Amino acid sequence: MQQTNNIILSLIEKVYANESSKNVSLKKYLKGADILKQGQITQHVLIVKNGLVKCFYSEENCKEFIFDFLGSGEVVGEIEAIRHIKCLCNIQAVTDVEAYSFSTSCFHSLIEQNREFRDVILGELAERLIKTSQRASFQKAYSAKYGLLKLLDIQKEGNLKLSKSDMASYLGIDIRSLNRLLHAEQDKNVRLISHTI
Amino acid sequence: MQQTNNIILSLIEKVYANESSKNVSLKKYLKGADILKQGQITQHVLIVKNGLVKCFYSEENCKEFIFDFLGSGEVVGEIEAIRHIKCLCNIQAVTDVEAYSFSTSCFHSLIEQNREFRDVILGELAERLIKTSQRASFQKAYSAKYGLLKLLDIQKEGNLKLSKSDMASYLGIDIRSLNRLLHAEQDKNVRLISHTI
DNA sequence: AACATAAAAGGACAAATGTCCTAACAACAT
DNA sequence: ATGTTGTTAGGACATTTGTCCTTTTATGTT
Repeated sequence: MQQTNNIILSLIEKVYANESSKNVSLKKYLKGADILKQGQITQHVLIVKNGLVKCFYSEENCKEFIFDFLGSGEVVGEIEAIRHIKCLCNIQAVTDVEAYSFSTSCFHSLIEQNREFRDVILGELAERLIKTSQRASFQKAYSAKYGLLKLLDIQKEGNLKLSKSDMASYLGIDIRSLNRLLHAEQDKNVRLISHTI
Repeated sequence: MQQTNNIILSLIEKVYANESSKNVSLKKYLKGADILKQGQITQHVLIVKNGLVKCFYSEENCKEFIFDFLGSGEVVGEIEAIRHIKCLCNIQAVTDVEAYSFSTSCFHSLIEQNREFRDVILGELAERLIKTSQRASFQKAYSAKYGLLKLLDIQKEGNLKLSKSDMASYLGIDIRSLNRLLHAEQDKNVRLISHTI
């Protein structure tokens, strides 16, 4: 889930300071705000300064699938910029969020002229591809129970609290199933505890 | 599934011709051959000249998940080169395959020096991320039936025949489930036909 | 031809997951 | 305080998917 990418953040902050916010601006979003909407044309690339955003598809059958949570130092809208396409998915602020914003043309010239920036973006794309494909594989190879355990770990570790609805969308299951699994886990813990007494 | 990326292919063929195979070599693999094995250290990046390869994870519970089929003009091992990591997954030849092979250091200097190559790789990564995340979402939002219909279309379109086992691994379901779904589809067609008589 | 081996098909049952509903509860505006 | 809305919880049932097994059908080999 959200890993802090300090390199890209300090890079963009350097640009922000140098160019005295001509090309780069700092935007703020309140918790729950829509940052990008699926299908919308966008002209900007964002780099999260702080806070957490969720990236999710809205499928035609009205189900949502969260395929990533992005945090400090992570990039949003770069795929759309690279491929010159409309927004693939929705981006929504899970907490209050600050993000550096710059135009796609600015993004392209950074890629062109700033070797470090380019390498970071390449690495970022590769990393995300790894995460995404590994998760897809895991979710298909194991029952939702194991996905839930992983998710609970991530939440504990990152000290982040997700709504039940978000958890279900991340796991790709129904809320009802999530509740059942949580219940089963709880039961198991109770049994463990009473066993140790 | 496999889309032909002519740009990168002609690019690498130019390099192959120019450098008289000093840095780039053309390798051949027979159908079924292991091209890369998960966890193995690799020093090469490959670009498929012709044929089809499958990329799949072997999970610890012995299940396999095919997350992509790559064809002519598509790149293999670039993520490992970018992130300097061991092979993420297995790559296996589905048909007989010819592929251009070059060292990771050669890959990096191409990225560095050849703008066109770099842009193509960036585009390739972005495109694959789109495919992967969209498929993950689709597979969770819809029952396997719809995934199967999509897969059948892809197969017809690409005129490619997959084994049942590969189809199941691609859909992330058991062979037994695949057979059931195929059966149901067949029944539906029979009903449709007898209805039109 | 005879055999070995792998791939495909499907029965029977168990487990996991989804759908539809209703109820309880908290948060919040009027 | 009251109504409204959104979130959480869970019962009951249907559907989907997995697991285990056996049988059949191809495929290749000696």
